[in-house]
Amino acid sequence: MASNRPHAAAPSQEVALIGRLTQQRAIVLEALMAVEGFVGAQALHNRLTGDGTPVGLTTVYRTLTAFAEAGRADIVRDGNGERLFRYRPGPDHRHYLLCTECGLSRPVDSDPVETWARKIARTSGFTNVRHTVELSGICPDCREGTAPSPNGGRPA
Amino acid sequence: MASNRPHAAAPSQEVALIGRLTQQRAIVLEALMAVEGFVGAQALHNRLTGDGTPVGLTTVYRTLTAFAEAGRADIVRDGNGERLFRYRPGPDHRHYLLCTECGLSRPVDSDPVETWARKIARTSGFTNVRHTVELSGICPDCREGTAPSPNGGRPA
DNA sequence: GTTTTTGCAAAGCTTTTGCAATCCG
DNA sequence: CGGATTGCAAAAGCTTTGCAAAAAC
Repeated sequence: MASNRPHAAAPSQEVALIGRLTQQRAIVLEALMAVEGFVGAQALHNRLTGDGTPVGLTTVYRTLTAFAEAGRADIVRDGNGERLFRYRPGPDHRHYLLCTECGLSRPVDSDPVETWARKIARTSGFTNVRHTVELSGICPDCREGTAPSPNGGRPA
Repeated sequence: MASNRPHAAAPSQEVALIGRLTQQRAIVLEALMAVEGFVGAQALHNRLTGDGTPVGLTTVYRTLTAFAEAGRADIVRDGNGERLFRYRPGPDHRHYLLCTECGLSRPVDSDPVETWARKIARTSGFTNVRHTVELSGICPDCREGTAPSPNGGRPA
């Protein structure tokens, strides 16, 4: 539904950022870029295996971690302790509103948070201040028909 | 060093919220309340064992989870996939600035974020919108003498 | 006395590491 | 060629579950 982004051409340059240009890394990064929003390493691995381009799970983990460390991907933790990765197009980052039912993610305007975080960083005396902001909820689609309430209906 | 809060009296009422009033649950909740900020289940278990009030790790997990489900505790994930729990005194919550070196946590003014999150919740079409905001950095103490830069010195 | 709760041991999960074979440059 | 990279298998870490003994009501 919401994931028909024309995935960019083979990201050779991006791959080069983390070491040698290998087929596997290109595959992993391409798959990452093709996904809108966040994906788990295992989900990505499954997708690749299904696509007929099997890449070792270890390699997927290593590649994604390397990209994150190179500043080309963001990481969040989902509710089960799984790490989700998202390709980061530019130097600045966005924040997303994640649907806890279907995993749909939608970017939100996060300027106020950025400003707030910068102010905290300035006035706190702390250095290297980083922030993680995660919004989650149930998207309109899931609310209506698709999923009754696998959550148990707990209020906020 | 920074955790000398006069821990509240035995929280019988709170315990009752999640089932039978048992010694172990009282111990766990009391320990949770005595901590300022977030604690991991294992850390709490260690502390209790050291205090001479050994409680099974399983029980700590179950009790904390139950409290969280009863809405009396908040949960965040730290960078290693560990779940950290914090007793929630009231219906509203605070956000903290965590030192990545020593674990010190300091509450920060989070009104702007709350306002922002509420606005997103209103305008997004999502329901049950929750937010997680985590600020981390290196506190002044750690910056000066204790730890040179175990982080590797990566900028924000 | 009955039902919940406890706690040990074992399993479950995601993620990381060791190491020989392989591929890139 | 030489060194980085791959991938399988095994390990690591945190959390959950099964089940008999113990405690609460």
